[in-house]
Amino acid sequence: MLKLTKKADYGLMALKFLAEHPETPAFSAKDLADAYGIPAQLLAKILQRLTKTGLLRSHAGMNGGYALAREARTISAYEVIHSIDGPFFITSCTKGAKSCELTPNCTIKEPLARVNETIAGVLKSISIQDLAEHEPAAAKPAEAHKLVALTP
Amino acid sequence: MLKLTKKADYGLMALKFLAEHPETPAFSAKDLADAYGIPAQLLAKILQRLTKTGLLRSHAGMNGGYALAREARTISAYEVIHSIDGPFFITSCTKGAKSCELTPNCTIKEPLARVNETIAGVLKSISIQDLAEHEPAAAKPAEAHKLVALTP
DNA sequence: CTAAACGCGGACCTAACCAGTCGGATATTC
DNA sequence: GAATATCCGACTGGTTAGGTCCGCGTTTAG
Ligand code: SF4
Ligand code: SF4
Repeated sequence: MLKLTKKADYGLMALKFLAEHPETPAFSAKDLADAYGIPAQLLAKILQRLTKTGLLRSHAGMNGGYALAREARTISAYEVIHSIDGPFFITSCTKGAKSCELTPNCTIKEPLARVNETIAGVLKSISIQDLAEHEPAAAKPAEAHKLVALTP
Repeated sequence: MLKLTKKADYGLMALKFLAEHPETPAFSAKDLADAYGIPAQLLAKILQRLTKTGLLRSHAGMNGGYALAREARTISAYEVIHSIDGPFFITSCTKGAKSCELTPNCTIKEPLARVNETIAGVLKSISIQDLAEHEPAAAKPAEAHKLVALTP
């Protein structure tokens, strides 16, 4: 539950790798896959999705491959996840096609939607560049309460 | 992906309901299930889990049922989710039993662990009481960047 | 005392979903 | 035109989430 799909995971890895090598014009799907041991064909499809949503630029033919379409700093983790796995919803009531049938009576829906927004905000605040640079450091979850405006 | 399980969802609903009726000594699983249209037996098992982890107190026999073991204010959404679905991990590398085999090479693991911590923090900052009171209001995702200490 | 109402907990089944694969088509370079 | 590439839909196998069943222990009303 609440797990990121591996596809999104792989996508982030690939984008990070590209961000770390800005001078190289392009990497093929196989290059990227081999760099981490990811199944090549799977990664290929992920990169295609990212291309279609405008995060990557692709070039077929020899010496072709993928490159970032925008600055690493301007690509957020949220965009990557959204591109690969579709819209981001923490609950099953997506309000679109097949939401859970107790949506009308549900009293918990709105608060959770708020939480959903919050998490999305966190994801949006993280750029590929952030992933590429800096080594680990202690997180600061102490300020977490500032984020949630449940009692405005 | 990144979806809350319905079990956790149901658990939160039930706890919220209990928080809204502090005067009533106990509600049976069936009462709670009927109140929302949740499958009774399923809810029952969820409540049992919550009891085992100390969030609820149960009482068998006629007029038995469940009641909050602690103040609604002191029960966080994180505890509920953790009780029902087990430890909270956004990635597949749980570092416990069967993590994904590219954990050693993975360069994205630590940053994501940080994100995981952040989200957990958000969840911890939300209490059952928060869910029970207050009607919807606009979230404030503008301050989201304050939370993520990727560049300390 | 006994039966109804309740919690407890494992086994089980099913549909959905995710990870990964295959096959073929198209585009680009050499 | 051969070698590399991206592109794209269809397919399969494994895992998990959601839900059910059934039998057991406990409490209390009558
Ligand atoms: S409606 Fe309520 S129960 Fe159904 S998914 Fe949304 S939050 Fe969960
Ligand atoms: S190790 Fe890297 S790839 Fe494997 S799950 Fe953790 S983050 Fe995702």
